[in-house]
Amino acid sequence: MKDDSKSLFGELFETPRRKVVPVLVPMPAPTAYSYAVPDGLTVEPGAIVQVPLGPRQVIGVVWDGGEDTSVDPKKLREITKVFDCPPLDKDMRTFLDWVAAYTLSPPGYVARMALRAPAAFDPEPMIEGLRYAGYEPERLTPARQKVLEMAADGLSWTKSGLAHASGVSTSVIDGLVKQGVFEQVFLPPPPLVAAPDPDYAENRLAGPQKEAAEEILDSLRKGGFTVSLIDGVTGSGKTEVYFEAIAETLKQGKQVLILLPEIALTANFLERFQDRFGSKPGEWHSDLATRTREKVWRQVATGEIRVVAGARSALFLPFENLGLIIVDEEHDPAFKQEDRVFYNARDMAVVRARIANFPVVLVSATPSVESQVNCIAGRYTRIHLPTRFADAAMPDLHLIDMRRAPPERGGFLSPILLRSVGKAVERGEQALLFLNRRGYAPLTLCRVCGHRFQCPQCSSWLVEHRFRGQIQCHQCGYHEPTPNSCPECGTLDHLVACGPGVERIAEEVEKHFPDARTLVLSSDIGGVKRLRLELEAIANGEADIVIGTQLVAKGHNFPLMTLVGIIDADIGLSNGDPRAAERTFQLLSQVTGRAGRTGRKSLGLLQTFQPQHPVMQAIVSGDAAAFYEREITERERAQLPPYGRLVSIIVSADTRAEAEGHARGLRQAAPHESGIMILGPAEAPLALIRGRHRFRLLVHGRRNSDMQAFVRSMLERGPKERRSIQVQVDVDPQSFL
DNA sequence: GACTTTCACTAA
DNA sequence: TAGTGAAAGTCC
Repeated sequence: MKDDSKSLFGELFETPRRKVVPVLVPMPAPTAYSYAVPDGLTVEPGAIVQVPLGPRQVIGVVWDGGEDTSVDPKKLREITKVFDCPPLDKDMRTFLDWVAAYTLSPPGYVARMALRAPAAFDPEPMIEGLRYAGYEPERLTPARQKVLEMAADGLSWTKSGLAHASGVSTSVIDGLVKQGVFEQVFLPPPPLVAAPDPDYAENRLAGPQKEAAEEILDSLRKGGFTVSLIDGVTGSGKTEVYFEAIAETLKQGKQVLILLPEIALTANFLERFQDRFGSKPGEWHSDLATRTREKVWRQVATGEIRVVAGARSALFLPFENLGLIIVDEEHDPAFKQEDRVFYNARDMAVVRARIANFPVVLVSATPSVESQVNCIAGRYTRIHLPTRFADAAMPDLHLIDMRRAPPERGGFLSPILLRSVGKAVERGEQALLFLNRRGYAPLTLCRVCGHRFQCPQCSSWLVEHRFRGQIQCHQCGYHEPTPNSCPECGTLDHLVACGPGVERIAEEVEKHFPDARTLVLSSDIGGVKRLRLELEAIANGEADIVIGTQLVAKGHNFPLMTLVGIIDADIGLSNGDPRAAERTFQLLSQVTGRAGRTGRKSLGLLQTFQPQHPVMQAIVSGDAAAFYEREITERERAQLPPYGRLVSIIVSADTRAEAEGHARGLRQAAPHESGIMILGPAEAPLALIRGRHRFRLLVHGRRNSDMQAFVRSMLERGPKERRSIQVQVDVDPQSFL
């Protein structure tokens, strides 16, 4: 509107009103920052831009909302660049805002998780190509003849591709280009993966698998948001069932995301996918090469990649048209990020689906208690697969009461277990011994003065690793060469290893079975490549006795394995974690499920000091339902909030006294809350240990709002206190359903 | 006194 | 988060 009374002076000197937009920048500010839009540029919400921030240029996203008038116009700086890249759509922006609010994280951090591909925002450069221009060369040599025949169809070729296909060297082609026989064209970069074909392989589902698939397909065809939990023992055909859901979604022209806990170990999964769909899905995980990561990001955004299999961070990819998320192994703690933005990808997947209105499928042989509760409450639909596919029998499970059948002095293997291992080896079958403890011994002490080796950084025990000749801290990664004298009293050669680790079990096994081929599988020995080779070797029968930690629990098939021995089934039952029983139940179920896929008779033996413990009873009886029911009531009795409404906040502190101070503050700020636990160094997430916070406070609350109020009030205090607080909002399905 | 490490603060 | 400057700690 024109103001006629405005003076000439005013017209000349009043700064013209610039357009101002909010931009989320990658730093912990509570709101978006305002930036001026340079003349001639247009930006819309979701656009990815480069902006000046202090002394540097950063990448940000134009956000929703009007101009923030509280910012001094003199402070405004201009957007430097708008990237030629699909903007984040409205659903994605709503999702990122939701995650930021729910996890009490700065929105800029959350947005940054969606922009983890530095150079992906400019289009991929075109590839130089050649096309037959229709002219004859001056001299037609045999080599030139071959090239012309190959290119006669008028399609575009890359120089090296054409040379290779015609069996000539590239210089022949250079000659032809010089004469103008070929013209230069620019080709779009090739897709990373071929499009999956939903009809590539016919599904051969039958019985309960077929019914389960039909149920999910029904909800897919109806459209809209639903959460299904596919729950069935190892080998019951869960993957085949959700592959049908993927096929249906692809037929609808939408993209699919498959979240997996640890993508690095899933070559096996990618192959199965390829067998069903004719091509591999796009992969997304932290150790992708930068270049590949950028390509995947961009091709997901443009819709070229139809299916992504990825780790938790894949949830923040900017899909063009996402229509289904599968969360495989939904109970797995690897879905939880405990660093910067604390989130559980399984729950945030449900939120993303809710916002964009499409289905989610959670999958697990041993579902989390939260998901069980959500099924009982009717929020999730349970799809149960009761039997093993193709008649593979479950192993026969027994407990070994270690008080009645103790190992010989200095050993850890019960005579009962040793006998069974011997028999399996004699029959030419494989045995798996599982102990969830890396290294040789979890504790080293001096026999003379009683000194215990402790980590100087975080005060947990240092674990001896004999293969490497080191003692290591499993919390923060500190390590030093194994000493041979006590640092306290100086006595030489009187250090003694206490308790077993897999390396020590291997020693014991080799003593009893010197002729058997023994192999130790542990995450600290060799990289992913070596592990893959070893798993293959085991599958080919190149080992008789395998001794392994956690990682043997993850979906690898050992077809020759007919005996599984659990060395210390009680590990983890008493570590202060409110989920200890649940975790142990899940881990032991997964490990014992490794045996018995051959159709042969197989056996599982669990060494325990607590044979009456509900976890042990549930494992041997196979009655998972009873275990969950009991676990839910147990937690309620322990004054933990009803599950499915767990909220936890971590306040970390350097000393126990400091932690107790925070606990007092919390009780005042949120009197409705129930359980507050102070956990020692071993229970704190790695990220906190790295920041040298040695204790953490785990709060289980009933009301998200109270917890949020408390955390906000703490964050408003000084920087020192702010740094001692990390917030982890765990599970609260009521907020997103 | 030169150099390194730690800490608090700021960015539109 | 990443860059900065001031303050505190370390070394010869």
